[in-house]
Amino acid sequence: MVRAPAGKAPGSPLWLKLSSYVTLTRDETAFLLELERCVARQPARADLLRQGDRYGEASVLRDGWAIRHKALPDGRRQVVNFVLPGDIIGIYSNLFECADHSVTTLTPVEVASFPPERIVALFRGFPRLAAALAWSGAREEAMVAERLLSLGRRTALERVAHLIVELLRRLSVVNMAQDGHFTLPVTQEIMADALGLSIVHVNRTLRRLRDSGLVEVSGQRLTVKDVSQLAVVGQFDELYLHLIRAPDQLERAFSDHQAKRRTILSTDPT
Amino acid sequence: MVRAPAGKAPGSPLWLKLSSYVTLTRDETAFLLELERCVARQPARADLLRQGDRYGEASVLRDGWAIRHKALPDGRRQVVNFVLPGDIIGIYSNLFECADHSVTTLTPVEVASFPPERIVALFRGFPRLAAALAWSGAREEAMVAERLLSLGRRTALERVAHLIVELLRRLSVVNMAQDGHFTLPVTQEIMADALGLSIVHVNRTLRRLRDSGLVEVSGQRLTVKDVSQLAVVGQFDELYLHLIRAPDQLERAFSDHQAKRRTILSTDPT
DNA sequence: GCGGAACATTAACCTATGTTATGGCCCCCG
DNA sequence: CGGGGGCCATAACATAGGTTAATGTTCCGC
Repeated sequence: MVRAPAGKAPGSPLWLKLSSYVTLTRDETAFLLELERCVARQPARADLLRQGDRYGEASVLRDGWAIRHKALPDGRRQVVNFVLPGDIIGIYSNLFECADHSVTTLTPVEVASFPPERIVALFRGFPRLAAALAWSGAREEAMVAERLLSLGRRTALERVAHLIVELLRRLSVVNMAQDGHFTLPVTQEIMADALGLSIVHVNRTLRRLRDSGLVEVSGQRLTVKDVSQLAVVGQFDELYLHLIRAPDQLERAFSDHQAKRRTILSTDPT
Repeated sequence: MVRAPAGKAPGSPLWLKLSSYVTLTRDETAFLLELERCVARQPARADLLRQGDRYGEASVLRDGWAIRHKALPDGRRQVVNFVLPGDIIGIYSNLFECADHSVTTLTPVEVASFPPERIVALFRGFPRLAAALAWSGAREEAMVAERLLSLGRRTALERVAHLIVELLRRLSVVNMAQDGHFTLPVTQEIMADALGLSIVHVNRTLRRLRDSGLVEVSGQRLTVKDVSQLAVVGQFDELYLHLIRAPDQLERAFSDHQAKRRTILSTDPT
């Protein structure tokens, strides 16, 4: 897929992500760089956003891991998704009154924050970026929907296997995994909250996977020994990640538009 | 909230929904009406979209109920969300290769379909509409995330109660519920698939709710006798529906933009 | 008005997963 | 170098919810 230029100028994770949907122009690139100008660091276990708070700034995760999670009044908690570099936090902050979820770091992170008005500017001035953002939002929703399928209809073993394959895939795309192994800064407690299971049962289930030789774990290092087998166990169908697509589909949509517009309008039977 | 003009011209559910985010101009209204020009009917239990199929047209549900659902190869199924009038189906069809979910009608419906290029046109020519669409997409994702919390961390009783309150709220906004009662064209099987439970257990749970006098059911008519109590049982916190917001927040965002642009740019410390 | 399909209801029984409890390991801090 | 906190591991036991199966009910086509 996309190869990460070794940390150089436009190689921010957000830039990388969006440019896998459209080829970015110089102007668009400049706009994105400007967005990420104001960089800050946060330690692990810091809340970047707290459920119920008024929304403030929006930000881009540039480095590190975080989780998006929701809690019930009595403390039960559900991890909605893992936030990886290139993901945006609170993108619609100016449209929603309060945050309905929290975002908490799992590792030390680097975030770039910007005033939400920038998003409005983006919608006005950069329709292709806007569409790319909408695209990535839709993909994110697809991931949440897939997790919903897991919690609703997969067994514990299937869920764990599915999550591991999903993370492996997502991390591979951003060069954070090499041949089946990656760093997983996730305690079993957090995994439990992501999978709707108890800690103990996550532990049991992980053990089964280890015993059957499908994965190996040492500390935060996780190695998948047999991806295809693990994918079978987890009933993993990567449709939902929408990784397979004709390159530059959005690109083409935008240029086709000129050509097709006349046709469409002339079909009008008024 | 928004009162539905009695079926007259701009009163399409989509128009209504979007105009609760921004006050729509004449041009924008015209564009939306044109979108919904090509109307068709479908019976109950018809697939409007099938998981794995190549995406084709996009469409707007104008009347009736449908469900968005995903299935595992072995037939287990999860309902992701209920599709109500004003919701768009397959909005990003030109960006994704294949559908990762199905959409099936629960009642006879009226849908308007349009070529996906129209969405591109919309992003180019109507940034405010684009933002409104993004907004409603984000709200939809928020609903899926809340359902995820249900499946992961709420008990069966809580889930059922929560779902009923959610539907009541959503239907009230579009004038499809009056003082606590509404028509629910949903079998217990579908409810089970939405809540990650078995049919039998949905039945048991519904009975508990009836026995405790919180709801009444007769045929497809569902009456909530005590909303606030039911909301307590379901740990319902309507934050996620994002109904409470300053009116025309998006509106304001768009006009503020002009004013703030200068300030933001001048902050630039280059 | 009869037969059958689709759906709701209930009971009896079973199992996947949750709970509670205990011990071990590792690492950091004093 | 000793102690405590966070995390992992396992065992024993408890239960929410799943499964199977049998019976009703409603409605629709003929």
